[in-house]
Order: sequence, then C-alpha cells, then structure tokens
Amino acid sequence: MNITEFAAYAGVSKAAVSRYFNGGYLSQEKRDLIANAVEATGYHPSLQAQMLRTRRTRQVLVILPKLSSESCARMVEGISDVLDQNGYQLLLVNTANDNTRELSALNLLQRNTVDGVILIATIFTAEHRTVLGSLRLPLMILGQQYPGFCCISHDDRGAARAATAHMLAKGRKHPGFLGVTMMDKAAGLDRRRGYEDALQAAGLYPQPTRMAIAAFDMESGYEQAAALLTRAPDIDCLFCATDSIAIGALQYCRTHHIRVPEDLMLAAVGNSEAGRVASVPLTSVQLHYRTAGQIAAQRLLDQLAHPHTPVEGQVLDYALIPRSSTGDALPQGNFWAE
Amino acid sequence: MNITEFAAYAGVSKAAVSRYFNGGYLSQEKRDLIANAVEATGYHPSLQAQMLRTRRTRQVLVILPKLSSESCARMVEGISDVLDQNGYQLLLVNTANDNTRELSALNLLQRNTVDGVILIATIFTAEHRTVLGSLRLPLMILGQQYPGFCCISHDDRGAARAATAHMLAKGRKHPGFLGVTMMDKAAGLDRRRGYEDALQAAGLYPQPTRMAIAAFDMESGYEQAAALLTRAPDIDCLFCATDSIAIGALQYCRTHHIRVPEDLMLAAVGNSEAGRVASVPLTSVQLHYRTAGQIAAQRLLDQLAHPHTPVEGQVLDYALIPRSSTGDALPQGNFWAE
DNA sequence: CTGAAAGCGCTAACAG
DNA sequence: CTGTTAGCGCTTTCAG
Repeated sequence: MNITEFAAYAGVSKAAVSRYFNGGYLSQEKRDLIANAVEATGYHPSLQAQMLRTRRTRQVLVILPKLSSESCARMVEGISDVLDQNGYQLLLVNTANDNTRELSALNLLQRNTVDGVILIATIFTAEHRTVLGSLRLPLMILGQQYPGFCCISHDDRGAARAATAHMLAKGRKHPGFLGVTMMDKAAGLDRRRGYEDALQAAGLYPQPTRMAIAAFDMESGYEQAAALLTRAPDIDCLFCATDSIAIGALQYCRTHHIRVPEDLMLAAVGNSEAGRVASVPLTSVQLHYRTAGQIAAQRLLDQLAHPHTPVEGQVLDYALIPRSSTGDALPQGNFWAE
Repeated sequence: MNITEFAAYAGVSKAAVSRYFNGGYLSQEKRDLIANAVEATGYHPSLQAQMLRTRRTRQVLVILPKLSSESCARMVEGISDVLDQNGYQLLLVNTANDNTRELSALNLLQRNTVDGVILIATIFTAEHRTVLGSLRLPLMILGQQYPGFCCISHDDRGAARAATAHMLAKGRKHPGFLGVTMMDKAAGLDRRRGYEDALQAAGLYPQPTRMAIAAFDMESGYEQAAALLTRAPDIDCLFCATDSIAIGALQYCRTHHIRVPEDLMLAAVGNSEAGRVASVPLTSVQLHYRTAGQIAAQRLLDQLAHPHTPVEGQVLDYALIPRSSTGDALPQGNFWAE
C-alpha cells in the first residue's frame, strides 16, 4: 500500500498523510482519522521513497579496521546504542586493515548513501587526508587525533605514562618498551611518548636498545619480547602498547623462566578480558571505548541536526587497573575488577 | 549530476545510460561514448533512486545478540567478507539481548529496507516463530538449528561430546557439567546432550547434583563453579559450555587451591583467545565461526540470485584443541596452536 | 539495438 | 490548517 492508496482509504489527502508522519500542521480531526487508518492497515511510508525525496537516508556508516578486536567491538556497541535510540541505521564496513576495502567504503560515501560517517582509525596516509578532506558528509574520527577533523579519542599518552610510572614507582630502574608502529599515532606515537614522559619524570632516559616494535597480536608480542629481552636481559619492567602484546610477552616469560612480576614487571594499555585472566593477571590501563563510541555517535547526530554548529572533539580519560603483573595482588575474591 | 544531465553530456539517451550500468543491449559505439563520459565526469547512478525503482536495496540486515563476543564478531567478519565482495552493504543491529531492540530490528524488515536477513540467534520464543514465519524476505539463521528455516550451525553436540570424552579417556570418573540455559538450543541443550552422550559411552550416568547452569560470562562461571564444586567436591573433570564459563571456573580453582588439571580437569567449547592464554591454557573445541558467517552470507546471496532454488542448511564440524587444562602440555614453543 | 514515456512512493512549495 | 502539483533519479516496458 502506498501513500495514495492509504490517503484514499483514510479519506484525507496525501499531503495530510505526509504531514502526519513528519510532524507538520494537522488538525486533530485528521490526525485521528489517519491514526485509525494506520492502526487498521499497518501502513508506513516507504523508506526508499523518503530517501530519494529528502536526500537523507538515516543511515550512518561505520568504518573499522577489525571487528574481532575487543576495543573496536565495544566502540561499535556504543555507536549502535545511540544510533538505535535515534532511529538511525548502522552500516558497517570492516576494512580488515585492507586498502581495497577502504576504497569500497569510500565509494559508498561518494554515492551519498549515508548521512554521516564514523571512522575508527588506526593509520592515516596522505590519501586519507585527500579523501577525508573532500568529504562533504559529517565525519567523526574515533580513537585518533587528526587535525582539522572532529575526533573523539583517548589520552593515550597519559595512559602509557601512568602504566610506566606505576612500575617505576615500585623501584624498577631498567624499563623496556614494546610498542607498535609509529604510523598509528595514538597507539604508536602517543603511547611511546607517554612511556618516555614517565622515564623522564623518574630521571631516566629512553634507550633505543630497550625498545622494540611489535604488530597488534600476541604472536608478535611473544617474538618481540624474545628479541628485546635477549638483547637487553637487564630489563626489569616492560611497558607494552597493547594487552595482546603484553600477553605475548607474558607467554615468553612463562616459557623462559622469567618470573612476573619478580624478575620482570609488565603493564599495558587496553584492559582486555584476556589480560584479566592471563596466567599472571595483567596490570593495564582502561580506556573508555564504549563511551567513546556513544559520544562519537551523539556528536554526529547533533551535527546532522544542527549542521552549522561547529562540533568539538573530545579526549577521554583513563584508569589504571593494577594487577599481579606489577605485584599488585588483588584483594581476595576480586578477580573481576574492571 | 543525474542521469538526464549525464545522458545529455554523453550524447546518448537516458535508457542507454541505464543499460550501460545494468548490462543491457548496447552497441559498442554507445558503450564507448558512455565509458568516456563516465571517465570524465565520475558519474554514477544514485543508489536511492535505484532502490526506489527496483525495490532492491543491496543491503543485508545482520541481527546479533552481542558484538563484543568473539564468536559473534568472527561470524560478522565472515559475513562482511562475502557481502563486500558481492557489492552488498551490511546493516547491523546489535540487540544486546534485548527485546526492545529485536523489535526495532524486525521493524526494519517490515519496512522492506533490506533484501535479506541473517539472524545470529540464541534463544527462540514463540514470538520468533510468528515473526520469522511471516517474513517475506530470504532469511538465514546462524548458530542454531530452527526447523523450517535455513540454518548454518555447528555440531554443538559433537563438540561437547568430544570435549567430555577427552577427559573421560584420561581416566576421570566423576564428571561435572557447567552449562547454559536450555532455552539456547545450541549452547544449552545440544552441548548438554553431547556431555551426556560421552558419559553414556563411558558407562556413566549424568547426575543432576553434578550439573549447574551459568550465564554467558566469566563472573557467572566463577559463581556456579563455586556452588557446584561445593555441592559435589568429588568432581574430577568439568565440562563447561563456553570458554568464558570455564575461565570463571578456572579462577575459582585458582583461589581455592584446586589444581588444574591434577585435581580437576577442565574442557569447554569455543576456543577463545582468552582460553589460550588463561592461567592454565584451556582445552577447548574450536567451532568455525568465520566460515559459518561466510557460508550463511553466500547462501543468502545465492537465494537472492535464484529465488526459487531451495537452499540447504549446513552443520559445520569442530576440532578439539587439547591443552594444559586436561593435562595435554603443548609442545614447546607452540602456545599459538589454534 | 534504441528512445520516449510512464511511473516507483514520497515531500515540499505554493496557493488557498 | 489544507490540497494540488511538480518533481527526486532511475528503470523498464513499448513501439520502433
């Protein structure tokens, strides 16, 4: 049933029906007439026709690098919460860290098939600036700072500083660093800076031989921990950019008779489930992923509602969760501390 | 630029342009003309207009109960792979195990805003049968068997049997069971049956006092393990319906001087990352989540392409991964066994 | 093989 | 407050 048939059925004009569904001027009389007819027929306007006519789709595109990553999944959950509540649909593109897929995602944008975009970003290339810069749609960047765009991100530097400082405060003098590519500004560069901040505050100097770069997974954490601890066996506390990497490092320690935390303290950023239940529960810094997703979505919707109000980005704070890997035994029965 | 302007620019008719993009009859001459004009202008048809006109959206709705669950995330990745490759968009609804949200998802369906649906299901209610039964769209159910619908699922019963049998084969005589609600047929009922199969094959009988039901998280696994092992302290091997529950049980053991695997063996289903790196690496059964997602998406697209070909469901197999929690020490250096 | 023409279902001026 | 009207951009008969 289309609007014409429905209007005839209800005994009103098409325009009245349209107004009914879009909050226009309408007498109570007609309003009741239409309400009854809707009740009787189950009529509702066609989204496709509305999209074509209004040039708005009420769909938001979310682009992310990897779904089966706890942090991404939580951000998307936050986004989904807010979008759902506001009657928006969520279009998902998982780029799998793959350029081909990013292109297909950007293709979507050029076809104007969504009202706005949330990009869960890791690495920005020159191409990104070009494409994002020429984007006409409202855009939110999640998890990174990118000058000129509206970003919701975490205090990665502060988080890394807190984790490192926590170990140094326990008297460790030989810190090591296991990071990720500096091309990832948040997880790579900022967390390294935070690490260096902590060293400096403790009167220590970062030493390249005590630093290594891993990929984003446990396997790589294992391998790089092996390389690093072989090269610099006197390291007595190790900051890892992600929980996954730290867990890899922990596995290395476990098989090479390095006691954690006695011989080596370990602290990371992410506060993942796996870290909480690892062979030695991992001290980690919690970032507010879900909240970040909610804020990003809300800001995007605000922007959609008020296109000319400039939107502010935001940097969310963090919370250090000390656990056994830095010698902070949990109180009895409290394994589930966030 | 719309099709009229573009046709004028290219010096052909609108119909020719439409045929160009939809693979209709077209002379090579016009084809070249249009190709050049596309090159020059970057024109592409409006998706919205196509949707309205053809009544197909090239969008598939994925409904799932929880995104930040490793299994769901992997299934969605599989779905996303296939959809992407075939030029379909993925609309995501995270129901958060919440009926309100499921309703809003079903609302989408009634508005015919998608071409097909993939439902990652947990619990079916009477309402489900009503709604799903009256659905006109192609539907795939993922992770459950539901008679009358096309389902891609796992051999949950076989998986549970294998995990349990593995422990019994090691000489354990007092098995325990930590399951989930039977309302979830796959994870609840089938896995319990698999457990019972294994007992029967070993000449044992399931005893209600040695069985308990937990929720889907570690916290609940901890609590229910506590209750169960207090009630039946002679249990020497425990099958858990999910890795999360097993990890909770493991945490309980860890704090109550129960040695795993010496005093208590532990095996589960899911083969999660957390289980691999838990304080005692967890023996678990791997299910092929990603593959399941790919198959479901592919089958759905097949159905979309050939609406009258009946589609067959499929039950995927499993693979037992023995680890330390059942006394199967991994070979040196092989922490990353799948 | 091709173009003209008729809508798909809706919204937004516009003139009452 | 209301109805009429003119499209949004495209696909698809239909008659060449």
